[in-house]
Amino acid sequence: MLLNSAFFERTHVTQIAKELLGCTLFTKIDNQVTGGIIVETEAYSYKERGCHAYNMKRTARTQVMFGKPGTLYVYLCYGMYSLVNIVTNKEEVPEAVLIRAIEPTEGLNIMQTRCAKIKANKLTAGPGKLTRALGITRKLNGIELPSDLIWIEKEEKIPKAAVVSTTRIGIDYAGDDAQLPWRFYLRENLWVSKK
DNA sequence: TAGAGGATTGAT
DNA sequence: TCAATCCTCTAC
Repeated sequence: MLLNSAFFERTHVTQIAKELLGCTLFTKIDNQVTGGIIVETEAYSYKERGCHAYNMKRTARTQVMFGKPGTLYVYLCYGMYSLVNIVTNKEEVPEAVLIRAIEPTEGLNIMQTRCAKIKANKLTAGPGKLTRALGITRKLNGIELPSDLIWIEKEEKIPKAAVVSTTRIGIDYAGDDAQLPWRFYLRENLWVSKK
């Protein structure tokens, strides 16, 4: 089943982040299809300081987070890495799920070409790496799922026991909100990024 | 308009 | 442990 705006329009961003685990993310960039199973996500909400749109902060960058559910929010981090989020909740409610890692299943050779320097067994284990492997750039910022360029297929439900919740990574500046257990990953999966 | 800093990563 | 690297936001 193809995930559409109805899936992302629900109000609990953490629930959506958990349900995305086990789904398969595909891209078709330069007419080349690549994809993999989502194994790690993080949830972000305007209610907490880890979020770019904290306290409904609307800027040129965060504008897309106020858009329709299922919209892609791609931004540049540390001047080098594109990170990909999917906007959730209703329009005008800025919440999103960050995709942090996938387990490659489709177009492995294409991904390796895109990331010549990275070891094959760590190709997509990290938010900056998976976007490079899948060919995701800020050109995709603002497009809606599903699209011809990027889409997500829902697979069988992951058992609760296989999902681990921990604190999110790299948001020490968020104070108490950094302690929220809003990072989710599949237990014992080799492709989960390291802290 | 200048300056500081960041949802990362790979090399040292 | 640190540099790469540049966009975004804030303060002036």
